[in-house]
Amino acid sequence: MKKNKKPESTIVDIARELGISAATVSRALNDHPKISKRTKERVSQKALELGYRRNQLASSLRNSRTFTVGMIVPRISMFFHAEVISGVQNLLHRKGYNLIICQSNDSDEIEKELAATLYSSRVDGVLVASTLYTTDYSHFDVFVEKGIPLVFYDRVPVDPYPAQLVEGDEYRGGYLAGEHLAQMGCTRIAAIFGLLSCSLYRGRLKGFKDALTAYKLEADESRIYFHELTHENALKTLEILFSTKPYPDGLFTANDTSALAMLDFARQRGIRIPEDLKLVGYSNDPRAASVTPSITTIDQFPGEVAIQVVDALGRLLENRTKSILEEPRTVVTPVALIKRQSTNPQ
Amino acid sequence: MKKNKKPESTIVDIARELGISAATVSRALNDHPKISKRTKERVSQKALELGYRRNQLASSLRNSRTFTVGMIVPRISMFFHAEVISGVQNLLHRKGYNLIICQSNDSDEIEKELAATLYSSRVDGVLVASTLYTTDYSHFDVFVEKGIPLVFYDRVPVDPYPAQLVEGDEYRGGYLAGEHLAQMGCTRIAAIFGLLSCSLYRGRLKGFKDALTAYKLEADESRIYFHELTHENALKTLEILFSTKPYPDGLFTANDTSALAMLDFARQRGIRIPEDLKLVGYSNDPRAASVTPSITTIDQFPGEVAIQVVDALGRLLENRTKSILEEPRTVVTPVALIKRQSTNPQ
DNA sequence: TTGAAAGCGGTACCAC
DNA sequence: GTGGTACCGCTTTCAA
Repeated sequence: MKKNKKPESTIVDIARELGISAATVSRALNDHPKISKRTKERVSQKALELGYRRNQLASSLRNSRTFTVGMIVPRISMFFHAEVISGVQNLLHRKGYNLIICQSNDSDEIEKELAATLYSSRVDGVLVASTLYTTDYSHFDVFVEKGIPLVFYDRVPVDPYPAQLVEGDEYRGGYLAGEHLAQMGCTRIAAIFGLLSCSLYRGRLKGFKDALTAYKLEADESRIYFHELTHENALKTLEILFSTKPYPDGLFTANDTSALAMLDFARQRGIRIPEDLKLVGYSNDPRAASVTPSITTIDQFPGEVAIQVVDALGRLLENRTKSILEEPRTVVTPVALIKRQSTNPQ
Repeated sequence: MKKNKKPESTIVDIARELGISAATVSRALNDHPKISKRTKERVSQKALELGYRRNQLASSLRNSRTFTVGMIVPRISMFFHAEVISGVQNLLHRKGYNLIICQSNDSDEIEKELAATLYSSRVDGVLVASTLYTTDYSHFDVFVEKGIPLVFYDRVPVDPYPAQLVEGDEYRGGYLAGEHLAQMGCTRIAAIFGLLSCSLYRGRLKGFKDALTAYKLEADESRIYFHELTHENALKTLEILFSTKPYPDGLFTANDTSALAMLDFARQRGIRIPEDLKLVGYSNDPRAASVTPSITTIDQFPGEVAIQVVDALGRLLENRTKSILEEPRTVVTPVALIKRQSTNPQ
C-alpha cells in the first residue's frame, strides 16, 4: 500500500493559481468587506478545488488567539465532572472554541505540570476544578499575570485568589441535608466529610452544623469524620460508628459513593434503612436513584455549573479583547435536596 | 485593579540579555548535544528568571507537529466513553500529548464539522467513536490522505475504511448473553438492539442469534426489536412485548439503560425478576451493579479499550516519523459476562 | 560550539 | 479593491 500523502495547500497556492496575492486570498477567506464578491467566489472555489484548510496554528501565532480553552479536572470519569465537561464542551463548541481536557488525578504535582502545558499551548482561557490537596495555587499565577481568563469551579481556592469562581452552594447543600435529617426525627446524626483542605467540605460542614443547631441538635463532633471519600474509607468509619451504642439514627455523607457504602454496610449488619437509620448523600449520582432503597441526596446541577462556567469565561474573553477590567467575582450555583426512600419511613 | 499584563518573553529576549543568538538559545533549551554545558545553564537560568515558557504554537508551526490528539465521541458523559476518555487522556499525557475532546451528540453533521476543525488544528492524530448514524465516513478522508493517524474505536465503520480499528468483541458479547439466558433455562427469549446502521449492534445480534441456535432455540424474529436505546423507547417496546401471552421469559437488551427500564417496567407490572423473566444488559454501567435485583451484563473493559486505542495511535505516530507504512488493522478488545441477580433464580 | 538567515502559514499595516 | 511586506516565535541548514 503506497502512502501518497497529498501535500497541504496554502493560501499561497491559491494565490498563485489565481494570479492574485496571498493577502487578498487571506482577506477573501475571512470575508473581508473590501474584497469584491467575484474575488471571494473565485477564492473559495479554488480553495475547495485544492482541498485547502486553514492552518489554525499559523493563524493563531499571528493573532495570538488560539480559540482553544484548557480544562483541568481531577478525574474525567467522575459523574459530576463528566457532566460538566460535556456541558462545557457543547457550549464552547457553539462559540467556536476547542477544549483541551486534562486530568490531575488529584495530584497537585500533575496539576502544576498541566498548568504549564496549557500555558505553553497558549490557550485563550483555563477552567479548573483543582485537586483535593491543592493549597498553593501559584502555578496558576502565570495566567493571572498574562491576563489569561481563569475560572475555578467546584473545588475552588480557599484563600482569596484573583480569578473568577463558580461554586456550588455548598453551605446550603450541607444545611439542607442536616435540616432534612432533623426534620425526619433523627437525634443522633453522624456525618462523613472529605478533607477540609478542600473548599467543598468546609461549606458543607458549616451548613450541616448550622442546621443541627437550628433544630436544637448540637452537632456531636465525635460523630463527624473527615477523610477521602472512597468506598473503603467509608466502610472503615462505619465500622467505628457502629461499634458502640447508641448507634446513630441519621447519617450525612458528603458524597454518594460513601452513602452507597453505608447501604452495603447496612445490608451486611442488618441495619434497616430508613427505619433504623436515615441516610443522605451528595451529588445525585445516577446510582443513588437506582439502588434500593434509593438514596436521598443533594443535586448539584452540573448542567447549570457548565453554563455558569462558560458564561464567566465568555465575559473574560470578551473583556480581554476590549481590554476592560473584570473584578474577581464569585457565582454560586444552586443545589437541591432530592428526597428518596433512604429518609422516607413509609 | 490595574491590569499589568506581564509581557511574554521569547527566546529572542533571552538571547539579547545573554548576548548570544536566538538559535543558540533554542538549541540550549532543546538540550542540543553540541551546546556547551555552561551555555545551557546560563540559558535555563535566564529563562527561569524571565518566566520564559515555550510558545508551542510557533514550535508546532515550524515542526509540523502539535503533540495534540483530537478525539470525537458521541457524548462525553456516557459511562463507557467517559471511562475511555479518562484512560486515553492519562496515557497520552505520559507520552507528552494533549487531548482535544469533541462530542458529536450523535449528529453526523456535527461530526463532520468537528473533523474539519480538528484538521485545521493540525492535530497529530485522531480518535473516533462515530455517531450511531454515520454511514458516510468521507469527512475523515482528509486524515487518510494526509497520512494523519486515525483510529476508530467502539463504533467503527461497517464498510472497509483505511484506518485502524479497535472494536469490542461484540459478537462474543451477544453470544455470551444469549448463551447465558439459554443455559438458565429460558425458552422464549426476547431482545432489544440499537439500529443496525451501527457496527455495535450487528455484532451483538449475530452472536446472540448464533447462541440461541446453538442451544436449539431458534431466535424468534418477532421478539427482536431495533431502536435507539433510550429508557422511553425501551418502555414502549416492553409494553408491546408484554401485551400478548406467552410472555418472554428471558430478555437481552443491548445496553444497561434499557435493562434498567425493564426493571422499572417489571416493578410496575408485577413481573418478578429473575423468577418470571431473566435479564441481561450490556456495558456494565455502575447502576447495573447497584440496583435490586442487580443486573447481569457484559463488561466492555473501557480501560483496556483505552490502552489499545492509544497503542494503535502510538504505532501510527511512530511509523509516521519513520515513514513506515502501516496496514489497516483491527484490534478486538475482550468482553465478559458479569453474572448477577437478574439471571440468578436463587 | 555558535551565529545568520530563511521559512513554517497566515495576517495586517501601508501603499497605490 | 488589491498588492507588497514585515512579522508572530521557533527551528534548522549552512557557514564560520
